[in-house]
Amino acid sequence: MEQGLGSDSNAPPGSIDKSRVLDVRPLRSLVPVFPSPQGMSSISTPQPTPFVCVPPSGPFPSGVQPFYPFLVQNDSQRTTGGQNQPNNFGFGSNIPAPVPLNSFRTPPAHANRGPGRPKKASKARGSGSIVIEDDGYSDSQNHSDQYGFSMHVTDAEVASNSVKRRGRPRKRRTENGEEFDVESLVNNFLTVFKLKEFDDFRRSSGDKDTVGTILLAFDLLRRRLTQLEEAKDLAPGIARRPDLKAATLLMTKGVRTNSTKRIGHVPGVEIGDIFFFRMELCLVGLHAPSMAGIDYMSVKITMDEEPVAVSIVSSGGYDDDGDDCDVIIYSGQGGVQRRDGQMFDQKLERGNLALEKSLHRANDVRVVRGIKDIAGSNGKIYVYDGLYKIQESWVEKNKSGCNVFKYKLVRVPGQPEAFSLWKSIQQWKDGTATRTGIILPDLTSGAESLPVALVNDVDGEKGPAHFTYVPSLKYSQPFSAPKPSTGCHCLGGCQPGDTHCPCSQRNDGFLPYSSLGVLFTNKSLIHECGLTCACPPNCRSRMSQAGIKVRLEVFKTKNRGWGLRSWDPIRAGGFICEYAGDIIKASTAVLRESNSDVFLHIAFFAIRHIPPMQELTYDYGIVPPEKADKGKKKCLCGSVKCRGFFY
DNA sequence: GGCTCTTCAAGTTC
DNA sequence: CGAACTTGAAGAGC
Repeated sequence: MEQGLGSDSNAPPGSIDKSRVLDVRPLRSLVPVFPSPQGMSSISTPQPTPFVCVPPSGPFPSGVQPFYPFLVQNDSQRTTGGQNQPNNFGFGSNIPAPVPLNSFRTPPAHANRGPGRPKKASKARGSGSIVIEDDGYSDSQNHSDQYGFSMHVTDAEVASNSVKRRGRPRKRRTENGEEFDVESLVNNFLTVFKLKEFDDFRRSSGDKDTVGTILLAFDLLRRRLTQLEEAKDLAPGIARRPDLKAATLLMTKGVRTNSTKRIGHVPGVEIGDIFFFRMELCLVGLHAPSMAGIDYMSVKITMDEEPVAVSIVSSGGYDDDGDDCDVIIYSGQGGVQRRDGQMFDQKLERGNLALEKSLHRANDVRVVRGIKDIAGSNGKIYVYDGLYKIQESWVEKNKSGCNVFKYKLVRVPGQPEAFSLWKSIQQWKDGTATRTGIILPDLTSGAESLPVALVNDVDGEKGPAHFTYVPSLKYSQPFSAPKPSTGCHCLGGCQPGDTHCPCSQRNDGFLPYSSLGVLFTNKSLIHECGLTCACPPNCRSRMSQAGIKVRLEVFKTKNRGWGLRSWDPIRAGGFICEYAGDIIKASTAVLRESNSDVFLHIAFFAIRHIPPMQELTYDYGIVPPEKADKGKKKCLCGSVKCRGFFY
């Protein structure tokens, strides 16, 4: 947010004049996607709209200027990780040596060959080999066993990751006998996101921009498929699992990144980043298997190869994790019959063997925590919690009396908070811990359904002055509408696939939001139900009218005044808040006198997943030429896509 | 050894 | 609740 918002550091806490608490000035020079008066009538429908929201970026209809309400500021520097510890196998001096699990080893197919890949023991697959320098993982100084050699990592991915699926493009027949062209849909996405000529280098190794673009493309495609699936008449059976479908379509086109496996961090993914689907982990290379919880790769050790674990997904949730956020007790994989659920002993092979090898090699293992959270589609969110080392392993008997492998993973010190932050926030919310630095528990004074705290844990400032909280938009001038608006008659709420609903028709025949309230598309203009509609207040098409859904806090930043962030995770397309305050004539020239019920609102939706406590930022948009040299201010948002200035 | 093809294992999502 | 679904490793074959 903007720097230089006034301060009122003299007022003691508790005696604050709330009318002077914040000097959050309206977005004076905001250049949002306000339709121009003549453009308004030509955008999508000749009919005026009962309620209009402005969501994230285009494609923009003619007469509409682009405006990215939110870009996530991401200024936390990734720790380089791999604090290469001297080789005591990763154990502290007080920690007992691990129980050897070798007795559980599955007998190799060929007795002379190493484990893992019996027939290809000394072969480096793929088009090239990467040799990892002696980076401290090697324990050859201390041990002369089979683990004591430098590691040659085979690049097993490069050659195989651009395989194209054969066959005709998939089309789904609609009830009208027309075929829905999924291929064209995907190609459109690739064009829009400039992913058509996705090169091998970015596929093999990513960066923040690539990761962000792929996740954005995935989620929009997934949401679009969900929307199509809901309106089955248009594309029946197009995707029962839109997450899998969207990811498969992208991967078939070779659109993925970090497909070369690596130990340690993945370029472009930062500690604390959140994901809502397993396939997202796959697409960005954080954790390749679509189902399995352990990802591993083959490393070459002189003439032999052996598997080492590179990442795990711990899907436990809060309750299973104990009090220590930095320790995970992880169960091995296998031991369950797929068909009937019958249990048997786990075997020391595949992921289990890789974890055991990683214990001895003391290599970093990425950890993704599955966290129970209502914001996730199935109540689960994945958080990248950084690097861990495996410290111990042992065998337990489960209830059926079968052997289960257990691995103790301990977080590498010095990394930014991730999972532990979630736990803290949970405690703030349930009252078992207090948020430090709170100046006002709720600066809205109850105007919102959820409190918005005012927090300063940076310095002594007690809050910006000259601020009155307004929950909705004020108009200096009414909004122009060429014709009277027509509401819907959906008494039970607007339903997907209802071709008669006028509100759906205004959104190209679809409801604008999913059943979870996630915006389906990044269109520049959304039509919501309004005053003249018969649908109830909880209608899906009234998303932005229901108030904020996440716990927000206004907080003091270190270098740019006061900012806004959320205690809750926000998924891409999720509604954050409505722009509230005065719309000033000079800044917009868009709103005009009207006698209809059309209201234009500005609503902020997340462009990408936003982890808790990450500052919310937005893009002020493109500078009007006449303003290019006037009122220019340096932007401090810190985003990789920052324009540098706003006006 | 190198390549392709098939089989199998793993768990999430709605 | 259980059907539907995926990728990538492992194995077989040439």
